[in-house]
Amino acid sequence: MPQEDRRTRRTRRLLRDALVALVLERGYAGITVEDITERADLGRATFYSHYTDKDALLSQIVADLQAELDSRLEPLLRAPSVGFSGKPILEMFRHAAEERDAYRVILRGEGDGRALREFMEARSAAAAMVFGHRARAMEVTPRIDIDVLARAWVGEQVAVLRWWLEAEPQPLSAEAVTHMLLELSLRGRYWANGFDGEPPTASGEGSPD
Amino acid sequence: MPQEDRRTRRTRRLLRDALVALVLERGYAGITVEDITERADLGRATFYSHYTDKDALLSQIVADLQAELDSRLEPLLRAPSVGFSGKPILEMFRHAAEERDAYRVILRGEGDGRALREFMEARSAAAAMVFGHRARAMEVTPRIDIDVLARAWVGEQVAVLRWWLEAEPQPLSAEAVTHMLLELSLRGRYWANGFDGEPPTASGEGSPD
DNA sequence: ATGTTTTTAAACATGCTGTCCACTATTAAT
DNA sequence: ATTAATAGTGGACAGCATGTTTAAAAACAT
Repeated sequence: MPQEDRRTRRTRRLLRDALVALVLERGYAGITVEDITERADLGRATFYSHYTDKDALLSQIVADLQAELDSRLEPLLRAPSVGFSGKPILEMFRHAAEERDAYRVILRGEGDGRALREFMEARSAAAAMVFGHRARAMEVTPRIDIDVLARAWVGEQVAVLRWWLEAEPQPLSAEAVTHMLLELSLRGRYWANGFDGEPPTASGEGSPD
Repeated sequence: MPQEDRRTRRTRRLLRDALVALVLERGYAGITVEDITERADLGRATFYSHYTDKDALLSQIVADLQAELDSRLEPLLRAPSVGFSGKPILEMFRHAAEERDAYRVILRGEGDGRALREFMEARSAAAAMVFGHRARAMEVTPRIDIDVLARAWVGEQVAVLRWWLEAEPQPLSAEAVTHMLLELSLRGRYWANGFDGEPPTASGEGSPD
């Protein structure tokens, strides 16, 4: 005894897939409700018996995806050395690869960036919490403002993830790219042994140029 | 002998300001051409004698801003130690502070993220060029893929810039926040003296969790 | 003062929206 | 297999935004 009618499940899935496919083809602003129902092979009236408008459908898609990602991440975020293992980022990249098209819609900023903003805000909040918790646990004042740190870390992930999802063909494995990301975030692009160029002149700032 | 009629200059500026203000209030999708002309106190027909539609106006705004930023950045990008001084990032943050509202519109992803994508793509291309040039000049193979590096660096900047521009009141000075950003990018959040938490267990990856 | 360019209101056809209706098809449960 | 409930459908509707065109008025440069 399924709680949901088989028809509604089918309809919602069809609408979801149609929206995602069409947005990738023509952009969110370029498609109408009728375009969606036509692609899904459904009557236009059916759309409105499930969602109030295009935005509501997109919101639902994003909410479902976030919930799925959160449930996948939840166990990983309880581990003691979060932020050093790279497991959560890897898990996010894997999830994104599985739901590639939906992620592309979100990361492109379709829907006037609302979905992307919400996505990044959720990730940033989680990151800030982890960073803050660790700082308190070790009784240490972080060198860098925690809000800046969290935004930067998430911005990095999201920008690289978008590039990675849009690249054709995938140039790097999820493992390789997340490893680079973690490596970069932990140690920076300048490394003591000079792998990535010369060091800044002094101990901090104020180089000649 | 001004090259442009005084009226067209005035009209374009009014339309530009009206669009930016309204987008911040109601979102790009939530405003009509008539809303814009009403706010600008102009006839609706006037709009169409300057731009084909809302998108064209937004594109123009973004193009103007990019051109202004590029001309400001150009001299800084010729300096030998670019990427270590932090001057270009600081200049970008200053420019953004001056044109705060327009930047907010872009960075929020209004217009289905097109403006933001173009902005980031332009910055990433510039960054990749600098990184690539330096790697070749020093005859060194960068530890991290240059495309990943460029996207990560730009993603970091943009995410923090957005947070900084939206924060009320401004919690950090442009100098302070860009210094953190550069610091973070060069040396990472983990630092040999353990400022930001424990080091990863081994020399690289593969921690217990 | 004059010829040029810009701004304007009004009217128009077109297309999308969101709602409603009566009707049909599918479903889950008996 | 029958049935009662629920979901899907096509059609019609008013409302609204779009983008174009017109002829007249206003602002402009010289």
